[in-house]
Amino acid sequence: MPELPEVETVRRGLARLLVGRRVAGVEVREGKSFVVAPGASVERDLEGAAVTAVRRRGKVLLIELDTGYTLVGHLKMTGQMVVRTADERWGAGHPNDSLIGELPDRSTRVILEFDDGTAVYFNDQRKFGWLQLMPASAVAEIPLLAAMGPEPLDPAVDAWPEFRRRIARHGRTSVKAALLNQEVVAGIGNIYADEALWAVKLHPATPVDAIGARKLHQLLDAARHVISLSLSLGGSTDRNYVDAEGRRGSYLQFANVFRRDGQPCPRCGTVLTKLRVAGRGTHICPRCQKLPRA
DNA sequence: CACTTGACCTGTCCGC
DNA sequence: TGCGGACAGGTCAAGT
Repeated sequence: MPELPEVETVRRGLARLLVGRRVAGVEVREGKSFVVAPGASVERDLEGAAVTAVRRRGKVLLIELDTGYTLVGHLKMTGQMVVRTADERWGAGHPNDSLIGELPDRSTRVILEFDDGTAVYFNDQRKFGWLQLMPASAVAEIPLLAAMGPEPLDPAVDAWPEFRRRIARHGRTSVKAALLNQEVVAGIGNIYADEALWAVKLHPATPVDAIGARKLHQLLDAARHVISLSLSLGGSTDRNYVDAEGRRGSYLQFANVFRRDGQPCPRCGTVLTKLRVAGRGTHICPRCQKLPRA
């Protein structure tokens, strides 16, 4: 569930709350959720280190430290990175409009404690997510990052030329599978793939090589649009997602097709349906999004 | 090599 | 009410 808008929202919260603080201690409650890369040491490279920046690449979080090491994180489907200040932990309590209650809870896998009493709880119901401590110089070599496609919202670089080149390598596959492939473009997952395909009236099973360059450009633009709209709404909360302060995102209230099967298409009124494409639950308007016959 | 499917986990929901 | 099974979705390994 956490896709680019959700991970970026978490990143902003972590950056605001953690930069400048020093790690005082680490509690690993679930070993498989916390990886120490060969050559890295929790005692030497993490404990006592100050956070210098929190960055993001696609759906990957990068917590950079002044020791030259980075704590890399992936939330996968059910991961959360929730910050509680010393006051919230021991004083006035935390905001009670949150999806989550007292922390730690049974989904808490790792706790990072900071010098001022602030704590970060890495929660992950399904244990698919991970944190990994590694030298900053090794981060770009993580296979997922090394192969990752362009950032759709990077103001410094237009993703279109790279996107066009990369998606063309997947000519026979469905356009939905291509959009979900992080090597084609970074950060898109099931929600925003369905939303973008609906916006440009493409059936998710359409083979990439049946789509012209003009339409592909519209598709990328639609993806950028839904992603930035969602970002402005704090992302999408289906069941698990919350930001670094425990707040939900509200994009799904404005979603056009995702999880709206059985409801009318906002464009034409036809009942939206759900099918499986690329092994994923996929939401479409059967009238707006027709499969071109081969 | 291109592409699809299954595994990884746990919680929830549905039908019997 | 209890219980089995389908389903959820990001990425990687294994299969076609």
